[in-house]
Amino acid sequence: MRADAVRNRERIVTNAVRLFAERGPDVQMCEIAAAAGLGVGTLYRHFPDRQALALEIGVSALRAMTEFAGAAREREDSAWGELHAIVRHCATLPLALAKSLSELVPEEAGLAELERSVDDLLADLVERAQKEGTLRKDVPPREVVRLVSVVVCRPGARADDYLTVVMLDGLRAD
Amino acid sequence: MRADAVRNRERIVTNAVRLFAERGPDVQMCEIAAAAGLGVGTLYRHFPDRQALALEIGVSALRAMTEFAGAAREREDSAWGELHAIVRHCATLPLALAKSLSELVPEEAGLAELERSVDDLLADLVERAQKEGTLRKDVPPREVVRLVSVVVCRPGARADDYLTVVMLDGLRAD
Amino acid sequence: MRADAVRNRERIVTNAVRLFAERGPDVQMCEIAAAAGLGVGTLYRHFPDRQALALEIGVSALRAMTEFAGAAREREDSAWGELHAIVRHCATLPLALAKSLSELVPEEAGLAELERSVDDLLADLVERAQKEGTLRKDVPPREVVRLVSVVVCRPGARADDYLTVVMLDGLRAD
Amino acid sequence: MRADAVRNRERIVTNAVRLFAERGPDVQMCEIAAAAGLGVGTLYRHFPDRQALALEIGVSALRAMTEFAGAAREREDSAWGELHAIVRHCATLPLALAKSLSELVPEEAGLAELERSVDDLLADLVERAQKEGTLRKDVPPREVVRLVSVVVCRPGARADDYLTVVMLDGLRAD
DNA sequence: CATGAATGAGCGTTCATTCAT
DNA sequence: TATGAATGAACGCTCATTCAT
Repeated sequence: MRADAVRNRERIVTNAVRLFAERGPDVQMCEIAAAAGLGVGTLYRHFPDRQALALEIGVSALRAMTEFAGAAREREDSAWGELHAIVRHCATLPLALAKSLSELVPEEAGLAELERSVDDLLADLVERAQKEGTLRKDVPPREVVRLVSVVVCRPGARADDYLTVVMLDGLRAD
Repeated sequence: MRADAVRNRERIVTNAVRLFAERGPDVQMCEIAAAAGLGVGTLYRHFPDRQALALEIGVSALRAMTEFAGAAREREDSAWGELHAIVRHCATLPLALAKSLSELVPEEAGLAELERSVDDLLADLVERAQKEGTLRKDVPPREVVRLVSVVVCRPGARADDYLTVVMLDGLRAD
Repeated sequence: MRADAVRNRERIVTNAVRLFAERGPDVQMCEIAAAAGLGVGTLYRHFPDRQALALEIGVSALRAMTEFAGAAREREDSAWGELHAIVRHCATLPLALAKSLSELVPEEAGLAELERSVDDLLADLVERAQKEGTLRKDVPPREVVRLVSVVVCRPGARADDYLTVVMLDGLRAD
Repeated sequence: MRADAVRNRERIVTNAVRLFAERGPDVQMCEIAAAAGLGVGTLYRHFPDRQALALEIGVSALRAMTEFAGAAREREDSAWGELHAIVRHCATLPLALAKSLSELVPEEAGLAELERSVDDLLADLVERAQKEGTLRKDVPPREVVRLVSVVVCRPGARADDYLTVVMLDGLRAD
């Protein structure tokens, strides 16, 4: 693949991510292309259709999540710490985006499956936090994951805002 | 107004509410009409355009909120109790919807203003709860309102689900 | 036919004539009905569809023309005088109207035929005027009729305006 | 601009002119597109909406008129000659069209203003003809302009037909 | 019989996608 | 290969016509 083709593809993805995040899933293809400083045709050369673009973005965001979670596990020395790190990181972007895009890709594409695997991973983390006694035990892990998702995926979420803090306080054991 | 016209108007509103809630703000007009068992023309006779429909629904949802809040103040004997009642009620519907529709109506329509007045009302309630010592004081009232909105407006929210409970626990003083 | 039904029919025709004349052939049915102080349903009871209404108006306007021409022949003592009278009368309304409506009715309805018979009548009149020496002879009668139609059918035509006068001067022999 | 895009734009304009002239201002957009051998989308790429198309056509027709009038002034050696030339030219097309389109564009677009400026130009020409003694003086210039417009704008007008001749004879001094 | 609410085909317009340049 | 012009299916909305009240 030629160097400039690679650069173009990256520009498309970067700008698509930004626009999808800023303005929701209805952004027009030609606007994404324009934001990347390219013609629509070039966009379509890289992604056969709108779904493919959404899929690519969703998948890479979720993969990034998985990787980040793995790294956090190495770095942090408590499940609660991992959770904090992840929440802080998510608020920077990717999970919210992936959710907002999932309405654009069909079931078969497997994005939902990937989402589920990220949820599994988080549920597992929550369970560990419950076991280590830092997270309240009266809420099923899945539900904690949903709560975290909701709070973290709201548009404009930031790691240190009151909402996140209150949520974490609500989750802490005791 | 003829009896059946009234019934039809109600059917339109009911179905529009349901569809907007279930599938977001992009539902097609003719689908709403079909869901109500009517032709598009009928829908347009009752609501001159898509905005008008969204506005009607948004406004009536917010008005219902205001009324409910007033009634709750009579009925409950603590601000915390009022908040519980409202959260429980919201989860049944209206606030979430109004927010999701606000992107469909132009600024001048005044929906945003109405939203703000509901937020004021809630912020006031939160402040009272803080004064009576039932709600933690380290979060500004406005932020509490945002949190409540986010949790309550997520699609599929229910009064008694874990998310709501955790959020309320996170808000309780101490 | 009941007395009020007759009155309604008349009101419809009167108002339709006025609206077609004032605003061209695109007026909406329900506007005509409203102008007549009636519901659309009533309009459709009297005229099965838009064409039927147009036809009725066109036909009666042309018949009125024919009658007027006949009366003028009795009354006036020169073909030139008849022509003057007719031009003056036309400018009050009917011919223009009939022409503007003819695009609304299908060929088979026979409006065109009626129009042709009125044109014949006028052509005959012109020929007589040429024979009596009051109207220039170098223009074929049919062409004179077309000229008169154009001038008289322009919206806002009046019997005594400059256009009519110039035309008549242009037609006078010598 | 690409060569074929230019060609397409021209094809659209040409066909729109023809269709508006032949069938009045109600022609459908997709018919214009089809007549040009193009899809609707292409039409809309060149002209954002129906008004824009009408405006373009109207404006360019009127500009052509102005230019032609200027050229005629150079070429002809009497105001009467200029009038003849213009009438002959108009009958080929543009003025009629512009008038019929003016109902499609909103007041602000300025088409009416342009029309007025063309009328001014003609009125001036008429006045000069009156001064040089070739055109009857008992009709105000504005009225002459109206007459010329009516006669020349009738659908199917031709420079050498009897109507035009009679009109000019009616206008000649004495 | 009068009414005006309901209907739905049809037009103007948008935008994802294709393809000539 | 990159471009952006061309395409046409699909959506919002209108209005002639029908039919329940």
